[in-house]
Amino acid sequence: MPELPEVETTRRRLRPLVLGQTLRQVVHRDPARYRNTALAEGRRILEVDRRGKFLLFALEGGVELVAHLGMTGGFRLEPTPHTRAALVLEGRTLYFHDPRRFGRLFGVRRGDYREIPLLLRLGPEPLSEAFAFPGFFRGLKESARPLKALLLDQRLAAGVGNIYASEALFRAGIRPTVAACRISKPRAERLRLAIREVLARALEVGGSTLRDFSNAQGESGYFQLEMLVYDRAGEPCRQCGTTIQQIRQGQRSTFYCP
DNA sequence: AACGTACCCTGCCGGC
DNA sequence: TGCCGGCAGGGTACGT
Repeated sequence: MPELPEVETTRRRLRPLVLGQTLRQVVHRDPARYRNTALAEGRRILEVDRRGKFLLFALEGGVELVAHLGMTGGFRLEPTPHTRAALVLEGRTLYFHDPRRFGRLFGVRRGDYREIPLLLRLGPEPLSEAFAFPGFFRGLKESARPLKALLLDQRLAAGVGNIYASEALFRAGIRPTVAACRISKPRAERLRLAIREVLARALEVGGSTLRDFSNAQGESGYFQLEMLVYDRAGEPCRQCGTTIQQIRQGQRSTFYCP
C-alpha cells in the first residue's frame, strides 16, 4: 500500500482507532526489522502523523513509533498468515501484515531519526505549501538523472512512488527518460502541478489497490480505475490511442505514452 | 558526491 | 498439471 495517497489513507483510517489508547505492547520476533519497539510500550498514542511514506505515531513522553510499510505492509484488525508484528492496544490489536518483509518499525525519541536516514533527507510534502516552485526547479537543475528516477528518490517530493511518478509525468506531457536538468521552467511547473494533482486525486479516492482485493479488509482504493499509463503496457493511450510503452529504469518499470 | 547495480523477501502469473 | 523465470506500489549497501 505504499505511496503517499495509500499511506495517508492508512493514517486517516488508523487515527480514530488508536488515538488516546495506550500502546501496551509491540509483539514481534524480528529485532532487526522492528527496532527499539520496547521504547514505545506503555505509552499513550497522542497523534498519528505522516511524512512521505512514513507513519509516525506520537506517543507520550516524547517518543515516536515510526512505521514504513515497504512494498506490501499494512495494518489489519485481524491476524493473517503474514502477520509480522502486533501493536497491542487497550481495546484492540493492530496486526502488521507484510508478506515481503520490507516494512520497518522504529521506536525513537521524538525527532531523533538518526537510525532512519531517509526520513532525515526527505523533501517537502508535495501537498503542502512547502512544495514550491523555486526549490523544485533548483532540484531538477542539480541532477542529470532521468526525471523518473529522480522523482523516486524522495528528495524533490516526499511520498512519490512508482505509480504516481509515471502518472504525473504523463499528465505533464514529459518523457520519463529526459535528464532532469534539461527541463524548461514551464515544463517543470507543469510537472510540479501534475504531481500535486495526481496525488490529491488519488487521495480523494482512497489511493490505488492493485492485486490485493481478496484480503483488502476495507482498504481498497479506486485510483487504479483512473490510471492513464501505469500497468497499461500494450494498451492504447486514453488520450491519443498510441500504444503505451513499458521500459526499465533502475530495476523499476516505467510506463509512458511515446 | 552522485550515479548505477545487486540485493533484500514472498507470492503470483504467464509461458512452456 | 507442474515448473520456472520474471515481476511486484519499498528501500539499502555497495561499487565506480
